[in-house]
Amino acid sequence: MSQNSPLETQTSKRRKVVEKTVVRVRVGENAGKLKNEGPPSDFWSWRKYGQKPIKGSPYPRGYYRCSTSKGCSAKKQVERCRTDSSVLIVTYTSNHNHPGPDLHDSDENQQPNDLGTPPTDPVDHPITPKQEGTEEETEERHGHPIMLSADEDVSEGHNFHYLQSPIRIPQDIMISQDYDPFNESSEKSHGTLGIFLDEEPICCSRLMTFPEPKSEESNDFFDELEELPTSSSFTSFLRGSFFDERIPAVPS
DNA sequence: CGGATTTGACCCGCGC
DNA sequence: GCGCGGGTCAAATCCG
Repeated sequence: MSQNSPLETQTSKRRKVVEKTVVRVRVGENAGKLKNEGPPSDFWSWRKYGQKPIKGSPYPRGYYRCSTSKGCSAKKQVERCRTDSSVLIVTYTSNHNHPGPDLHDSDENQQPNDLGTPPTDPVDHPITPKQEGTEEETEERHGHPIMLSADEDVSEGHNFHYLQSPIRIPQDIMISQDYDPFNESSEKSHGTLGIFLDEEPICCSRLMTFPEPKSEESNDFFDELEELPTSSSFTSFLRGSFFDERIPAVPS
């Protein structure tokens, strides 16, 4: 593979339109000093594959890839807010094509579907992955056993967001609604973080569901969340002990 | 020994 | 067409 292989497809369009979800997590300073960024680990396993200093930001951005599944193309970028070192900005890209980190398999089987899981997901219909301009389906479309209908900005060519639900209780994560990313430089701020400006503090009225906890224990609170309508997911997360907000940022 | 993390270089896209 | 910046890959190193 040089630069022509289908494998490169995603690489070629890496800068194209890809579903992105921005999560702002406010963590105590400790999180940034004691444990670096302490990636708001949802319960997926992320492997860091790169880090780059970002222009205009005193903090570097870390690039993580989902290591839970070998064929998972889910990625996330973790950076610290330039104006608020206590705010962590996590950008999720792509989606997981596998169930959560099998807290314990043996129940279902949905392991990395790269083995033999029939791609014919039982629930492949709510929304059809219409990657119009996003043929990033090098992975041969996500063989998601269960998918979450995050948002349907189909006009952009979004698919579903197979995002995850942060299970672990954060230390100080909370919604920063009054947080203003920009206020010092009037530069082309949107150049890198335009996504922020685009979204309001708390407006995730539509999006996120949960990766169908096929487990039987961890879904204690999941269970209820999952029952809630997406519109109230926010509410549920507030009371469910959620903590981060996901904003489907549409690449303009 | 294996897996994860770190660091540097390279490549690609976008803006000027 | 050139330059800047962002993103990814690959090799080396460290930790468990």
